[in-house]
Order: sequence, then structure tokens, then C-alpha cells
Amino acid sequence: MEPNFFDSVYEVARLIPPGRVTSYGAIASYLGTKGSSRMVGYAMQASVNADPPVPAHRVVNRQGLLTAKFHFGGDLMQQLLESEGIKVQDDQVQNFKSVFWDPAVELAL
DNA sequence: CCCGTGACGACAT
DNA sequence: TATGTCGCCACGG
Repeated sequence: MEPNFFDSVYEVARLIPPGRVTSYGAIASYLGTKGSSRMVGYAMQASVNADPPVPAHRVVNRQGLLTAKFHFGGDLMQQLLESEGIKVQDDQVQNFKSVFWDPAVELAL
């Protein structure tokens, strides 16, 4: 199995620095498949099967909303984010704009 | 090969 | 500003 697309998503996701978050659309856009923002999340679900593991908890939606916490189970995702210094309230990343990590910009060369 | 599904996003109302 | 609807594309059945 060589889902190059998934692997690319994992690569970018792993590049997310601690204490920072990114959006599915940002990763998708960086990969050139901005239209497949949903696929990024879809890949994340499969990321649990990836090695090394992917910090999927650092990936949120465009609103900074922890849409994935439902999949993590409980407030695990929020706990992980807060553990990295990210403030989360009401399933929403506080100061999201500041903690936002855009691969299209940070990795822009 | 066709259909349904989905951690989203942008646009329309 | 908030809610609703459509589109996008990869994967599974």
C-alpha cells in the first residue's frame, strides 16, 4: 500500500511544531489538493495506522474548532493541545490565529 | 464501474 | 452574522 497522498499528509502533519496547529485546508492547499481538505482529515483517521504516528491532534478545521475531538474520544484532543500550551475553550482553539501554523508559509521556499 | 461516505471549505441566502 | 447547500476528491464496498 503506497497511498502517496496519505503519506504526504502525514509528512506535513509531522512537521507541525509543538504548541502550534494547522487546518486541513492549509495542508491540502500545500499539497496542491486544496479541494480535498476532507481527504486530509480522512487520512488523519488512517494516520493511527501510520508510523511514526502523526500528531493529528494538532490539526483542526479552518475555524480552529476541534472537530476531531469527537473521533479522539472524550476531551483527549483538548488535553493534548493544552498540554502543549495551546489554550482550548468550548472546543475552540483560543488565539487560533497566533498558534496557526501554515505549511504553505512556514515551509514556503 | 457505480454509489455512498467523510477530522472541510467556500459560497449563497 | 448565522444557517443551509454544494463541491471536491480519495477510498471502501
